Amino acid sequence: MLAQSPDASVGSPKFAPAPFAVPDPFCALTGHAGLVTSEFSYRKDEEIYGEDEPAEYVYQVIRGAVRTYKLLSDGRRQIGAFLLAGDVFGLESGIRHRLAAEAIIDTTVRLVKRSSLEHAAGVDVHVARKLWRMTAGELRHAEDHMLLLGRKNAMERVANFLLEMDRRLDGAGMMALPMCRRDIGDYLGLTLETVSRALSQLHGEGVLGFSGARQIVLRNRQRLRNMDA
Amino acid sequence: MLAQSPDASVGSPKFAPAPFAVPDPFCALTGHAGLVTSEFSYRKDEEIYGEDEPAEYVYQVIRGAVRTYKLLSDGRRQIGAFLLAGDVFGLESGIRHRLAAEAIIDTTVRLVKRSSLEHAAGVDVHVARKLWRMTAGELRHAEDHMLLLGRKNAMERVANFLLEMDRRLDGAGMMALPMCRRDIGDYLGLTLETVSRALSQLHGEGVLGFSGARQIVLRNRQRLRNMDA
DNA sequence: CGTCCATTTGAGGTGGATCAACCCTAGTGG
DNA sequence: CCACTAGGGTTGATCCACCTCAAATGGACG
Repeated sequence: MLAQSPDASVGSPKFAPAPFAVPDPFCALTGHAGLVTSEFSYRKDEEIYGEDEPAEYVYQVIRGAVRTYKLLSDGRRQIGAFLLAGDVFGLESGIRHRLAAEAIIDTTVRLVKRSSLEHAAGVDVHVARKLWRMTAGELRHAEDHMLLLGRKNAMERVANFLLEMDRRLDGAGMMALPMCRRDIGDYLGLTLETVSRALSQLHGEGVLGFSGARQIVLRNRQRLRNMDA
Repeated sequence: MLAQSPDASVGSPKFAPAPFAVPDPFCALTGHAGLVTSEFSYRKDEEIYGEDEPAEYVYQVIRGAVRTYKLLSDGRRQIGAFLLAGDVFGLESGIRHRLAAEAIIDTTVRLVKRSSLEHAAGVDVHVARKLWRMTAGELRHAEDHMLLLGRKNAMERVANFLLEMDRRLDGAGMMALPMCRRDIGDYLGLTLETVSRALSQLHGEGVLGFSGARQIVLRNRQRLRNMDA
């Protein structure tokens, strides 16, 4: 399903190494095991891999943003996660990807062969442990998200989303959301209209400020935390 | 939080070894590593461990059934999974349990210390791999369940639930559900009344038969599969 | 036989979905 | 530089699937 094979850039990366120091996820693995990694880029809305497609690579976002999702036959979509710079995705213990992945905006990823990671895990128990911990981290997020999807109302979901994004992509006041309202809705189990109304209400209450629909500054995090239930 | 310490039964199990051959989950671990396991029993509705409690043990259901769940401060509850005979639960890569666990009915579990599993994983890469695979299996279930909670309607959720239970606890025609309607609702993100109405409708359509509210026989699995979307 | 829950069923309310304009902004091309 | 356009976002009006509240029924167990 890949339009171009990631192999194309192995050994001759199309992009220079990321200029910033990536925290660890890959480094903890590749550093230890001396694995070969490469880089690859995807344009906005380009598919990275499809649901149930063989899991040949594991990915780390260098620049950009990615959504993973499942589809029902009639087009209903549930986004499982948003992946931002530094995040690892596509890691499977089984043979196939359980969710599809697409670039939300133009995105560059680092990638490593699943088979080489598997091999490293068989040799180095620290690698094996790291793989387990990463999957457990995804599970934790999924468990929290089940509570949100099954039992929280629209405002609680949106407040939770804002706090999650604030924690993950912010740093200095303003956050620049890479995803559209429909993506947010499909992540939160809501419609894009309901997301928009919730954001408008929060704006009206002074809890957040806009500079363009996707440039948001949180003015009262404690209020949001109280709303998150 | 345990009313009685599981240690009490180490070396002198209160219950004879299960008379049937348990497939593998524990055996794949304990057999390999020669770990010490013990048994313990819980009565209906008894807490096995609480949310955020230190994860001292890993459990396998011998007889009975268990629910894991998260609570919101106002009492709303999301059940993450039902565990039936043979199922492993309470396995964490981190230090604490992310969901609470309770016996749905009188239940006997086998248990092993988390620390000894950790140790075994550090020595035997096969154990490490097995732990990873088990967590990945839980993640897969959670991902499927997010789609259900975020995007499926009531009838689709109930149909999905029936097929899941049919697959997991049946064998010969009739299935005996251990959980009440409220539990099913809290698993599916619905109210108990909505669950009841969906089951009644399926009964009226001849898709399933009752012999008592919790004794259900599926008469048309294909129809259910079509309903599951 | 009576009590206690679990379950079913009914009636009515509501939060979020749906349908439909309208607006805003970024990008495009004249 | 500006008019035009397209896609994303907002807002309004209405609908309906599911929730809530209430009552009746049924089954298990003393």
